[in-house]
Amino acid sequence: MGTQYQGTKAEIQALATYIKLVRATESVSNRIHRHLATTGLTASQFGVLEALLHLGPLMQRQLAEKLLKSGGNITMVIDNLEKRGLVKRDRQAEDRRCITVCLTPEGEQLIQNLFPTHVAAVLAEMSSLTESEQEELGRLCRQLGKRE
Amino acid sequence: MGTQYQGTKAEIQALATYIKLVRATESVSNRIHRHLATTGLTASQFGVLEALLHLGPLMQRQLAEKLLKSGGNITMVIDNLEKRGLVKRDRQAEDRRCITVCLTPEGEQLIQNLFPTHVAAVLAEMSSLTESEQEELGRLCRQLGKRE
DNA sequence: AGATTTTTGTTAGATGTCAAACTATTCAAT
DNA sequence: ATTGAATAGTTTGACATCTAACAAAAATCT
Repeated sequence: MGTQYQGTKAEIQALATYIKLVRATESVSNRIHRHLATTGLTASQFGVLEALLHLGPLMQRQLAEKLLKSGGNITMVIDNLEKRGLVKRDRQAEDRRCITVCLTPEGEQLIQNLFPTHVAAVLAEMSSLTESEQEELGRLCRQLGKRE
Repeated sequence: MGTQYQGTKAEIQALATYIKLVRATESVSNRIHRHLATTGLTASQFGVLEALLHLGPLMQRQLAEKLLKSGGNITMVIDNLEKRGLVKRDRQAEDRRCITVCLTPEGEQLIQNLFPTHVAAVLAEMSSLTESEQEELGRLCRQLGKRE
């Protein structure tokens, strides 16, 4: 059994490109995050810590936007980071709806130590491409992501 | 607060390209799968049905490989598809460890109806790029995914 | 044949993820 | 000022996802 899809040339091209894009991104991301396993951090938790390190304290809403995740999801990720003592929640006095999330000293220590390894992993992965190929890839991705 | 990362040019380039790749892939995938919401199917369930449609009945292990997911995960996705009566499990007589998953008539009907919409969505997304840009993107992705 | 290893699938426990319903608080408009 | 709309977080329920531990069956080895 198994039906082969009969489509136009443009459809077949689009499908093939899309599959390659998704596969490559998954493979690369998985390899880049592999080193996190030893730290007990998940990719999402790492993402939050990294954002806080480079952008400073943020509200949960802002974190959700940066990381393209839902608000409910961020609540849980922050919960788990807070349990481990890596971040702290601070309800704001000016607007009591808002909660600012910031790194604890332990959290900052951890992400500071981890980040260079992350950069090295990203560099290693992207080294499959030359500098100008990376630029071209970036350009194509920007083009793709545009609309909405 | 907020520390800016001081890295070499190559590191900064690699990080920027990686971010763009991940963001673009997420955006495009989310938009492509948006139409599934009306059907109550998840992206994973759609992936299984599509694989079964185009490749015919498969063992769970093969599905896990095709979709790059863990065996435990496939068990649950198939469970949920089976509850809805879209697929059927068949224990094999020759090798009683193996279970072959195949589409039920309802499942085949559904995926047959859905697939053209999916193709149209993929085509629409990829139309941000010209044909030769898509080829180039595919080439760069293949290059990236290589190692392991 | 009998013991060991490998393969296939399931289960358990933890985290992630979303959408939708809900609470609390602030803002806006009449 | 009271009401109504918008915003920030939380909770809930369902599904996804992984790893690790498990069970059953088959393959391999001695």
